Amino acid sequence: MSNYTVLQNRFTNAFKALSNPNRLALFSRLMNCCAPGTKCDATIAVRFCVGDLGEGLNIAPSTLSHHLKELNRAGLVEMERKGKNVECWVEPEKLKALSSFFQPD
Amino acid sequence: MSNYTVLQNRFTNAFKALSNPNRLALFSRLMNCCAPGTKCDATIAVRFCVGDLGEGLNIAPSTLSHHLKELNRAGLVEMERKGKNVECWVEPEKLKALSSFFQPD
DNA sequence: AGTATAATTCGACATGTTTCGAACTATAGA
DNA sequence: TCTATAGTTCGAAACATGTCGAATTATACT
Repeated sequence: MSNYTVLQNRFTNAFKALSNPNRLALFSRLMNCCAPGTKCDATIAVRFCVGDLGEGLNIAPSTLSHHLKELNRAGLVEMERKGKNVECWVEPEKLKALSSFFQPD
Repeated sequence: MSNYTVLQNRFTNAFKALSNPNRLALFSRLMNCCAPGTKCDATIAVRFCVGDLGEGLNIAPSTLSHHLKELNRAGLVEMERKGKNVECWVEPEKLKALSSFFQPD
């Protein structure tokens, strides 16, 4: 992996983080969620706490925690403790960067 | 993985295919390559044969073949035999689909 | 037919990933 | 200070991936 540029490694790690169905589901929720029937505002990051994010995914809390940590390490998801909870969100800038990877110069 | 929709699985598989640095390099070449100093025409798919695509990557031919097969199975790269060679290319439509995954509705 | 070039398949081995439960830490509130 | 809730860390088991070399197939050319 050291034959590659920093940028190439960043994208490899980002896609690796999204290569697991549970992690992709978690990321999609953070990316797309807005109140039902409303338009998403792409300039604002929606926040979820860890527990709510894993709702309906049928994975153990330890697994959920592990996956979120992976998404965080890959730079895709931000995390911050707020009292008993840990809030997670996706920075809109990240989405732009990922989207533009697939748009050739 | 059968808890997920067809679309979710398609994206998971696409990102899995791009989660290895060698495969990402191969895909990037197909995606971005155009004659040096020229503007890429995003509506036209550039074609490479397998051997040329692996140039400089320092992997065995069998490994190269394996990775291209993975990219093909994930639906990211098209392949077609042309005489002794096998040509590879990326359909511009695929890039649009991947790019728009990261653009929330 | 025989040979050279391009690519694939196969089997093996080392390494990484996914998932869990049990034990642990952090915080808030009674 | 005790208890409940929210998350994390750790170790283990099952499974998947990346890589190679050797053998094989496909095609073109002599």
